[in-house]
Amino acid sequence: MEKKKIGVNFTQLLTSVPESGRNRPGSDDRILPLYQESTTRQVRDFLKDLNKAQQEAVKEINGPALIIAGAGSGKTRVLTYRIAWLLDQGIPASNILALTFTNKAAAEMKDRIGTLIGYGISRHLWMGTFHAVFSRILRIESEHTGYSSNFSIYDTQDSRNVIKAIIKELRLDEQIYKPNEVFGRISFVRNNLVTPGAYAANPVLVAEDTKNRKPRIADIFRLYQKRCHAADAMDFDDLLLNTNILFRDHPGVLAKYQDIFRYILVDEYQDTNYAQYLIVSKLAAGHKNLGVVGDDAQSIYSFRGARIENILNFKKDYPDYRIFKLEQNYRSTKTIVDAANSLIARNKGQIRKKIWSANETGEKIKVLECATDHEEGELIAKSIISKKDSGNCEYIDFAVLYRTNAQSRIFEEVMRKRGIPYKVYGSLSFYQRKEIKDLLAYFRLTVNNRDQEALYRIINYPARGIGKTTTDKLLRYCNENGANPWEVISNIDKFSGVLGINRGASRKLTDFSRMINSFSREVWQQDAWQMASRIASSSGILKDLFDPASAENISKYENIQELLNGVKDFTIRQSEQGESNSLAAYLQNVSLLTDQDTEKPDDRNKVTLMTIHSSKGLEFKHVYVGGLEEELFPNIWAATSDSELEEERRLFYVAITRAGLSATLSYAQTRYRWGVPSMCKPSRFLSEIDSHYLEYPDFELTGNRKIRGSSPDNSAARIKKPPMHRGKLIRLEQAGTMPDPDEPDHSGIADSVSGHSPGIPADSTKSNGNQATSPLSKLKAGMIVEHERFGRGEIINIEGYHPNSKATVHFISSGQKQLLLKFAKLRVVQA
DNA sequence: CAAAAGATGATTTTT
DNA sequence: TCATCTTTTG
Repeated sequence: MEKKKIGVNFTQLLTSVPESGRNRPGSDDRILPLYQESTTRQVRDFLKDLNKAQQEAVKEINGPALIIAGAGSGKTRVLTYRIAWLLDQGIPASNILALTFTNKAAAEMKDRIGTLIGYGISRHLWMGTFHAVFSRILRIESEHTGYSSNFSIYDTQDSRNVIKAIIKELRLDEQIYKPNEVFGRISFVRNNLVTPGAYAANPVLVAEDTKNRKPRIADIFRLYQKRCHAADAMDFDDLLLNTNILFRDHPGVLAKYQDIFRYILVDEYQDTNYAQYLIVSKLAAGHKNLGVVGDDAQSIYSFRGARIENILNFKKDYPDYRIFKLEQNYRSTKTIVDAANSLIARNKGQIRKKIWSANETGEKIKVLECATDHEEGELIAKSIISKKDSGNCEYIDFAVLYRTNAQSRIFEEVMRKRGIPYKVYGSLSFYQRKEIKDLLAYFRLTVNNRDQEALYRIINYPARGIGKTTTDKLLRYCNENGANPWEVISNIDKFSGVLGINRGASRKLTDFSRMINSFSREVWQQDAWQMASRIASSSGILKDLFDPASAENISKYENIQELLNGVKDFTIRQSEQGESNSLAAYLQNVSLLTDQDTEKPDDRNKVTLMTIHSSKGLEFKHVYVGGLEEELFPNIWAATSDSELEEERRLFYVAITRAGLSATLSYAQTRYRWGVPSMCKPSRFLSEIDSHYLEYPDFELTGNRKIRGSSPDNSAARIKKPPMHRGKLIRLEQAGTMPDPDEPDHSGIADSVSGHSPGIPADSTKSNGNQATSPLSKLKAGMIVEHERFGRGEIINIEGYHPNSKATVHFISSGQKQLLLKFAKLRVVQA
């Protein structure tokens, strides 16, 4: 560490660059010789800081190696030093492949290695997530893949939209073919390397679908794949599937990468799915220097295809393997480690290991028994405050973990009330926000005109009068005739006849295509930042968010700004490193990013609220685990099989082992689930921990104990509320009491919704519209008008023909709006 | 077109 | 409860 600082200062003195030398590889390169010399010493020195098992795991670089890294055993350190060691042995960085599961893990490791060995070198490592590394390879090898090198990456939402559209087109019942479910199934089989053809030919899969009365999933799958391909787009699963296909069908390409990757490291090996497993196997067949790191006790992602067997069967795959067990836990007290051991011992089929701690014994694990979910929050908040007041820790040392995201709400409430700063993880990701996705869709369409989802998303945003009818006609035609929508839009004059769209719509489509095409023409001449800022303004997105300055829009505007700042950073960084700074390069980078990768500085020193799943790999001095109740944790869905129950148990194991000094568990006797209070039993997991390590503190609760049901406002309102029109029972009841002759099919509903409808003439709404018609034709741009809800405003523009003429009005209070005149009751205030 | 009302469905999550 | 999607309404 010291050495590094000296290096940085040295650089600064030499070049008088004001910024820190970190992340500036340019300056690193200049002092490279000095760096390398000090590096060698550093790595050797640091080996002293590793225990024996860690040292061996770092130094044994040849042949297959299985590194079992127990919780808190210094896994990242070992991985980092193993790579540093490899480099120290003279292995070129470009011959090392290191695969992780999250960008965050990759970035962290890159940073640590960069610090150790110099960014100028670490930059050449093939290090990143499976998806990032192999999408790069798929782009390089595009001539063999059937996709271009600028293929789009569909995120989950895009995929689901495609599936949904297909289900609609096939006129299938969305109640039976739930898009989410269908996508889940398609995703699952692809992670097991099943292509559409293989799917239809597989009697087991087909029989399953028939049994589930969804026989057409095979068709949906085939169409989905076809459509993605037509859009030159891959989704996350495709990245892995197509890599496998590439390696299967092109032995030469495989051989090339086998040769390049002389050393392969895989982090979190217990979380690899079959597709990932096979890629690794194929590549490692070359030099056979494969080091995998993981912990079978922390495998918690089987629900998304992870195969714990991959790590359990490593010895079968590589009989000449060596195993290294990192069993000393540096993180937690003896009590926590032992308690966790006593719990996980109940799982079968583990790799034998004995995690131990040399730390102090520490306090027992507390179990809070709470009357309600609300009280649980209160008690935890109080405990946090008292622990913090007793000194020695900050808010950042605390984490509240839970099984489901829904549990976060109460914790948030309580923290807010007590003024405890907190940060919730796992809420809507930055990149999922509408405004961000919109702008990114412009980028995507600019780079890849065939990207249908991007097109669909922005064809009428900001509103440019290309309505649903036009879009539907366009897409139906394209899907039925296998045409490329972009070709059609760009040459709309040729197609408007067959599409059956009018001249106005054609003109608008042409304008739109001209705009995007003008972006596309320059996308390889200009850098990402120039393109992005131009697109943001010419597309009208910035204007759309700027004008009515509502709180919502302001925040959206800021988000766009933040994204643009990100583009700028990217452009500068890439230029410095002499790599492509095009918008396409930016997209390739950003499509695989998530929220977790962009931590804001003001998130520091806050209590962490997150699901146990997302806490993996992290550590906190004080950990609270809420909701230890049957049906919640273990979750009711997981109770059906032993293997699922074991995974829940591993999840609990992960939760406990996040804690350094103290762990507190809690459960409530009553919990609101989906708005309904329900009785809860304490989780079986509580009794699975050796009771020797547990403590049930006696709280003075009488004063606080507020049973939710007894609070007047809540329960009263709940009881008085009429039953919802949900389910058959209610329908039948109402139909019985009040049959409606007009609508025999679902008369009860119709009646209860519009109770007094019989008294009002059927054409009442129409006549209302007609009344507004008379002054309507007199409305002109420039007039000051008044609207029922929006108040006064000025007419900016009127377009379209009666009765569908549309006005753009700038209201004083709420900004610019577009209104359909036949509905908007505008009163002329001033001509 | 855009806001309000109604209906509906609902683990865990990364890429 | 709550977010999201669809339908209704002006």
